[in-house]
Amino acid sequence: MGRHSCCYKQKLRKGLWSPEEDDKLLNYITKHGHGCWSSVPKLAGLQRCGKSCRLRWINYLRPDLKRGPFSQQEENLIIELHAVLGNRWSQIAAQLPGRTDNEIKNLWNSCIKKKLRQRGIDPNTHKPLSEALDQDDKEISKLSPTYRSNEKASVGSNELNLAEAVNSKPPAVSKNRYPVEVSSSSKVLNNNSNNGSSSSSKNLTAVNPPTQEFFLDRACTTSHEGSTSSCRPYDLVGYFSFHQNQSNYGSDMGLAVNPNTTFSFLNQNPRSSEMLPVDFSSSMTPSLLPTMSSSSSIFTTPPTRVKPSISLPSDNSSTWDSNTFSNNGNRSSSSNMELQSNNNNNNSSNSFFDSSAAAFSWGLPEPVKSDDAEEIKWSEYLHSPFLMGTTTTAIQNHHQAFQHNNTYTHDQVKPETSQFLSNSSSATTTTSTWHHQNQQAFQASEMCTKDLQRLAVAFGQTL
DNA sequence: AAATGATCCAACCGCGACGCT
DNA sequence: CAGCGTCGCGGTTGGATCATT
Repeated sequence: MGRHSCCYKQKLRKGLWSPEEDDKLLNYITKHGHGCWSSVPKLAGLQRCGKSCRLRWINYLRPDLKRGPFSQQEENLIIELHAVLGNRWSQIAAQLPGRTDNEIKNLWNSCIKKKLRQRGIDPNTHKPLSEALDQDDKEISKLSPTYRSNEKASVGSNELNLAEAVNSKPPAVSKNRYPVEVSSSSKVLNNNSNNGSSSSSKNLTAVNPPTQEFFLDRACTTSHEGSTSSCRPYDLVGYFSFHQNQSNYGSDMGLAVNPNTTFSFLNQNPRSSEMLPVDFSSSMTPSLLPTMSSSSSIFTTPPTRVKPSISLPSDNSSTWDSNTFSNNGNRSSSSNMELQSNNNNNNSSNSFFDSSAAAFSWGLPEPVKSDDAEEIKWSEYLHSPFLMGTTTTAIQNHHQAFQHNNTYTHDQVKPETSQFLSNSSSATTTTSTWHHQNQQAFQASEMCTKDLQRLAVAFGQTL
């Protein structure tokens, strides 16, 4: 772990945070909010750079963070979301209240990736490894002979070949922590996973996207295999049905489709310009409906290394648990949020319509591609009368699913949080503030979720 | 019990986007 | 419009911890 350049200049501390530092930061932000991060360390009396303070707060000190192992459904959700969003961890995290992007990223890299590979699924493309390998071979065959050989070599050397590793010597993790059944398909040589992993998530096309052909192919395959699903190419419902029955993950992954569940893929960044629906262009699959109802799964063993348990005063603890986000069954559906077109990122906003219309034949109203069109707010689509009228059950199901499955108990609240809750004199005030903020944030997410659902309904899709 | 290897995860780094002047 | 500061994101790293030999 290096030191920030600014830390070098100012001889600031680096590395792990001491409890005293945590206290200082926590107390300061509790009382004053973070404001400008660069000024926080000075005002809080910390020998850290603002960036470090921000990270510490976001990833560890925030009272709304949920600790403890990821639930099965959370893992499934991450997988589904990753299939859609790629390595956009912050957006994935936005769908998992109380989880940080860093946490999810670590989980993905250390755990889920392996599980998928052991299931014969390329974690980058979410395709079967054999399929990905074929495609990879085709790509390589286009290269010059020299590069081709290098490329081949890198495929074998750079990436852990989990399949072989499993066969030759079961990794400790698989054996003792995550007992998974290794299918024969996992013997396939690992694909060059650089396809996706090396790509910057900032590049929307970087994630190896399931292409239009991919879905068509799968839809047809489903039909060939006699699936009873009504699987029309480019049909979301059909794809989901297929996905449930035939997809890479399969039912044994515990990935079932809950048709009542939708998710918004909004960057929750408070900057309004980033409040965008993630585009449905090439980097996205229509697999927008992650399961929330897993009945069986290969992921049977929770992660290890649970944080030290601390008992909390019973009354306070629930303030920060998942109920903070979920137990508002009567939440108003009115939304002041607008899904704004982003002038700075026209591709994102417009391609939602363009590519979705192209890829899924939703029969969307043709977006007007003029400067004026960019002024059209999403709300004008979303709040138009013909878009209204969908139920809120999807959202409620979503939150209920979280609520029912977030079985984190008080002793799984991270120590800092519990300390915060029990010791801080301003805890009450801050608690209510946080509660309010979190509710707002989650409501915003929920509202957008609803908006997306309305979109789908308006475009003739039953999700 | 010690050594070694594997794994996890908190924290850092670099970069791009954004807002302000 | 350029320059600067700030923020946020994703990739990477290194130390702590765990498992195995």
